[in-house]
Amino acid sequence: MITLAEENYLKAILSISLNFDGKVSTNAIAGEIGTTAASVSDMLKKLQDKKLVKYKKYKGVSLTKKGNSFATSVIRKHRLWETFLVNNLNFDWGEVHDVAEQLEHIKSEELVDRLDTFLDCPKFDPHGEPIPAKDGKIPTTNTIPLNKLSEGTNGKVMGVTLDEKPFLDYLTKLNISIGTEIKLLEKIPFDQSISIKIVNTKQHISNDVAKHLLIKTN
Amino acid sequence: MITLAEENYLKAILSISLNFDGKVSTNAIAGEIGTTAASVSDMLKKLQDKKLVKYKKYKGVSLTKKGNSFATSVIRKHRLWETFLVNNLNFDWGEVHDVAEQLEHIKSEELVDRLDTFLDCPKFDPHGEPIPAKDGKIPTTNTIPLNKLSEGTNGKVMGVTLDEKPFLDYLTKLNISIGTEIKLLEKIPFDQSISIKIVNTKQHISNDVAKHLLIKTN
DNA sequence: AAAAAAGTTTAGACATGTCTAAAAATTAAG
DNA sequence: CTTAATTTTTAGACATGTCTAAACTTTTTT
Repeated sequence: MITLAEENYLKAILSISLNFDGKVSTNAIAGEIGTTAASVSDMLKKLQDKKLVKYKKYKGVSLTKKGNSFATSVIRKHRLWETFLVNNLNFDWGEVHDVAEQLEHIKSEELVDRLDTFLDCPKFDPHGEPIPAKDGKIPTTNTIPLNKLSEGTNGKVMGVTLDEKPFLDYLTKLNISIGTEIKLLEKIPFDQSISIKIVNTKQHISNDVAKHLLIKTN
Repeated sequence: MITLAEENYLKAILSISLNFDGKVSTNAIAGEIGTTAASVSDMLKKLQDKKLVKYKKYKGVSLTKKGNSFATSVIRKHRLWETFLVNNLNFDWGEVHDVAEQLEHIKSEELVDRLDTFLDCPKFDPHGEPIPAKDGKIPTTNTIPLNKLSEGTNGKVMGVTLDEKPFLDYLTKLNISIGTEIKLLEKIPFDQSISIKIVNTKQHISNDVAKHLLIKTN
């Protein structure tokens, strides 16, 4: 049986793997989960014993096939629940993360299958993040982070890669949501901040914001 | 903060209180939860410290106002989730208990409120059990267990008081569900078993089954 | 390549919740 | 009303998951 804490570690390892490649470091996991490196070390040994990760002391960790499958399943559940919360219970996209963090650990394959059907098998969650299918396949998009676009490019916001309320509230204030048309006007070399046009209004945003916006160019 | 284990103890104490009156015994709780009397003793001390129960060694336990309020809230959540699972995810009424046991511990008042609204503020769950309102008030019914009816009485099944798959599956096999019209034909003094008429078919059921069927007489 | 800094692991402790076995209190029986 | 049976509590142990402090690797700097 896999515990709640173990699921959270696997999910954290997968999240980090998706952004950086190579082995995942103890500190990175500690940062993601909000715990100490010592606790992570302890847990990695346990996950190793359960063949959920491949781990060499001081050398970082990676998921086994089995570990990857569990982690993917947790992310699938998280995103399906977020979809339910926003689509059916009228939660705002910034309010669903904490509740989904709890719901993702409910154990029932039947429940997930039926929820998926109920929601019409969505491919993306309310933040535009891909929802892994039952078989673990993750829908792909040909999107690029806004900060990688070149000046003058037009595109549409397809997703955000940060699920935190302050960030999402700020986007809402900027009138940015999934589907918003954006034109990149100017990139400032000094701080990598950028000017954009949204529905005929000029806005200026930092690189930290831009890098979390996934754009599909027209 | 109240933990998952504590919630389960409070719920168990409330369940037992509803069926028998007076103080609740350690053994009864152990039986309900499926643990040992020793574990119950330990936990009662902790619940006492948190002012969730009133407890005198060897003398049984009862819920404080605060404890009762938590326990009622857990039951509210359990029954709302069961309603969702049956009404919206097309689960059978015998399949929802275990999943609802997990869902009832999700912490978010907002979630419960919105789920309640989504379901149209149901007063009874798929088993006919009353769903406590947000303020803790429990809808009442003037129903009696089938085994307490007298011969010749007609009535309608309004609820069942046992949420276990083998029992519910058996009812389904007998063609009994919420709303079924039943006539009590004969009570056998020897074993308290009874003969009933359901949609013009005669059936014979044990007292153990009859006592868990709540009937509203015509 | 040695010293310093950064990252990681171990050791020991603690909190939660569980268990078994033994002791104590209560209730029932003769 | 004293013994026996039942119920309940305590004592001590264990598993999980966390933490701090100290020790140990690895990487970076000089």
